[in-house]
Amino acid sequence: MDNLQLSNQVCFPIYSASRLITKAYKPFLDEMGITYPQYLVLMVLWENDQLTVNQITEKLLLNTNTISPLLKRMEKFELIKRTRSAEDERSVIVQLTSKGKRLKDKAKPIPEQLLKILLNDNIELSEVLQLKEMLNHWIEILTENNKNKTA
Amino acid sequence: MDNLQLSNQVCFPIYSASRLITKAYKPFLDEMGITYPQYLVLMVLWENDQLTVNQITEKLLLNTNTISPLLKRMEKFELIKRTRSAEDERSVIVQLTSKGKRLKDKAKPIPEQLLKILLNDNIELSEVLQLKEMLNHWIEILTENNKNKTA
DNA sequence: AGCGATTATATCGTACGCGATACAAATGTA
DNA sequence: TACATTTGTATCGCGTACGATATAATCGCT
Repeated sequence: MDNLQLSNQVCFPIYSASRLITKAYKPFLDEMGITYPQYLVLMVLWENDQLTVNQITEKLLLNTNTISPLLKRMEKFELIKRTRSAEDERSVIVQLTSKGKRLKDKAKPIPEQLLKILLNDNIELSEVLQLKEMLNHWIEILTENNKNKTA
Repeated sequence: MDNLQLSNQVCFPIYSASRLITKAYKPFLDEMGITYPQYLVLMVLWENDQLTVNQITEKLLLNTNTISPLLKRMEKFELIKRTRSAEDERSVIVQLTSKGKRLKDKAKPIPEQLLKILLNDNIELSEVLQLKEMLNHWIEILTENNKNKTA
């Protein structure tokens, strides 16, 4: 078997699926005026009243050089506000504005609608959950692999 | 269950895994002086002597507005050459240069090394293959879903 | 043959991702 | 208490992604 044949790659399907999923989200997120990465930030803030920039990067597995400008855009759209922490002047605390909080209601039906796209076409819910478990295992390994490199 | 909790999302693991995999490739691709998307283009050209821009977009599920500038960069690095088709002046034929062809040898060990990162940490090969099948199914559905939107 | 519709590619603008770097605040240590 | 080190964010530069738009070549139909 030719390892360098595209059809034999596992990574390419992940790469493609990721882009296609973001695209599937788009019509829903467009209505809210946000992008997929911004949606992720909102999700972690709907779960947590306030987070530092660092805490957000840890939850989303992104770096500050991605998150910082992203948060600035979100602040401009008045979805969040950023404040320097009083205890540690280095930290920036991120909180939702009322506009950001209100978006949660609008976002509620999204996960179900995305699932419907997949489930309607004979994909079993169990399969979806299995996929999630497998990928989470991969992420763990790849995150570890990444740490080893920088250490 | 709260559908808007990050941990309950399936799409987030795909998004994260995709980025982490690209990062895992980086040290290998850096040695060749290319990026992951450029590596994908090389792969389809190692399989096919010549392809039009359109044929590449179909194989990689990317649009011309991504591929066009990408190919231009690859041409500047002398990995490929682009020629207008004689039969159809609209089409651009993409072919590997000798430098592009030579890179195939250097790339040969990459898939195995990537797999090793995953398999070393008690992921079964069967699991990898299963994941691939599942994602290909998803990609089919999501591609279809996308077509319906533009139609 | 003439001409509107389609097709193949390219360009523009915006938003990520990320390696490298910068910088101020906090921490550790002699 | 000085001062090197670490930590938390931000900035820069480059390379994707992608919606919208542009343009030339070809096709289809009369």
